Amino acid sequence: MLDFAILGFLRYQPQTGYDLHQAMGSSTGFFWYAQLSQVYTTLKRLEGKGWVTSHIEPQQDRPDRRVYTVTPDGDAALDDWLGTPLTELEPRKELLLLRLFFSGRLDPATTLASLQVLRSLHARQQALYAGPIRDRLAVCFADPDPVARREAICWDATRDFGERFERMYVEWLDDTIARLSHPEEVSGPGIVPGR
Amino acid sequence: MLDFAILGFLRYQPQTGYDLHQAMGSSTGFFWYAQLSQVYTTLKRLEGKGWVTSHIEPQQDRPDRRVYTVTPDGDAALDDWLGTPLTELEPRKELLLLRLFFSGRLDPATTLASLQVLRSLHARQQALYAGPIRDRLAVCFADPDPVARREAICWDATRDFGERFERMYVEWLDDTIARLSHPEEVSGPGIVPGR
DNA sequence: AGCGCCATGTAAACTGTTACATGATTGT
DNA sequence: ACAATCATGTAACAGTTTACATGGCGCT
Repeated sequence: MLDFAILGFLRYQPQTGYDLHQAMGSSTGFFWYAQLSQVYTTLKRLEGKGWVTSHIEPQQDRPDRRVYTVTPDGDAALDDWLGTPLTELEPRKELLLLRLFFSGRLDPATTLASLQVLRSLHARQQALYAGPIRDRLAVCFADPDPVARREAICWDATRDFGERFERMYVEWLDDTIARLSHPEEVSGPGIVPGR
Repeated sequence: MLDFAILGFLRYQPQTGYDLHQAMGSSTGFFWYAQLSQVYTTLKRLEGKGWVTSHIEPQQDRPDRRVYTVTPDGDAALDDWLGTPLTELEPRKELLLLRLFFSGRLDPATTLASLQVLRSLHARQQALYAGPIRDRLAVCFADPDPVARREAICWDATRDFGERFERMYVEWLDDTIARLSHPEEVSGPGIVPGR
């Protein structure tokens, strides 16, 4: 999948592995991150497949840059991938849920402390999505070109997902912390009125 | 991480690889799934580490069962893992967001069709969490033992997360579909009143 | 003097998926 | 007759992380 992330970024403009890693770090990195080393090995693999080509740009006082460009084949491959709809839910991996699932026999104070830490992390992330990241994207909507506008909608939709996800996460943490703090109270799902 | 999922399940009772895979399929599978083949190879690795032991239970008319049991070392390793708090947000991989991010130049009808399909998938999943899965867990709250009750809270918290996540997902899809359906309207994040 | 940025990669280890291989029993 | 369930695993591959290795420039 990193293949397509890289193709997508290279379609905006030819770039080096380093550039790509930087670009990801401030955009798709929130939902698709890769180590720098993986970017380099993936670029080499993509070049082998004929989806990208590279050339060296010499520099003084800095290491030379190897700049990658998408080939027509790579372009077609990306369009093909984007055009194929997802027809199944992809499996998720949520480390915290795995821990929590097996934490019932632990001292509740241990679990609660862990959840409190996470709460602050997610709250901070939510604020990032709702504040600076949102502001940075807002300017993209100024472009009158309809394609640029649609692009802005897509970008902001991914940000919006992040914001909602983190808000949901914090609310869930608050409620879970409350449930674990008062285990003597009836807090099962079967007793909630209206069901 | 699968290591700890397996240890967790084996702590409830000694089981075979096949049993573990079944157990995961109806509980942790929603946030930590593994192929059957991976369960077998992981069990072998855990036995090498000395965290589990196995013995054969002969059966007539069925293949013999290799039943695994947690060793004291494995028990300690699981407690250790559960006791170490998470101090960073783990990176997420959200395939749909990656596609959507690069879908701005596509025909909007293609993107919309893809999102519509996903909407029905997530709505169905949400109904599962809110209905049958919730009901199945509700009985666990009947146990008067405080430890069993805390365990039930932890299990149900993971289900609750699933329910909220899917609800959030569907709401986000609805709003994103609406934004992409009317691209001529001003739908940027910078124009919403109150900000 | 030391840290961070720019810029390249390789190698080893680990994790996870897909395909292959076997075979009896039970239900439609 | 065919598919699903029970039950075991191996082998090849793909994807990802972590550690290693290099080196000049600019800032504090």
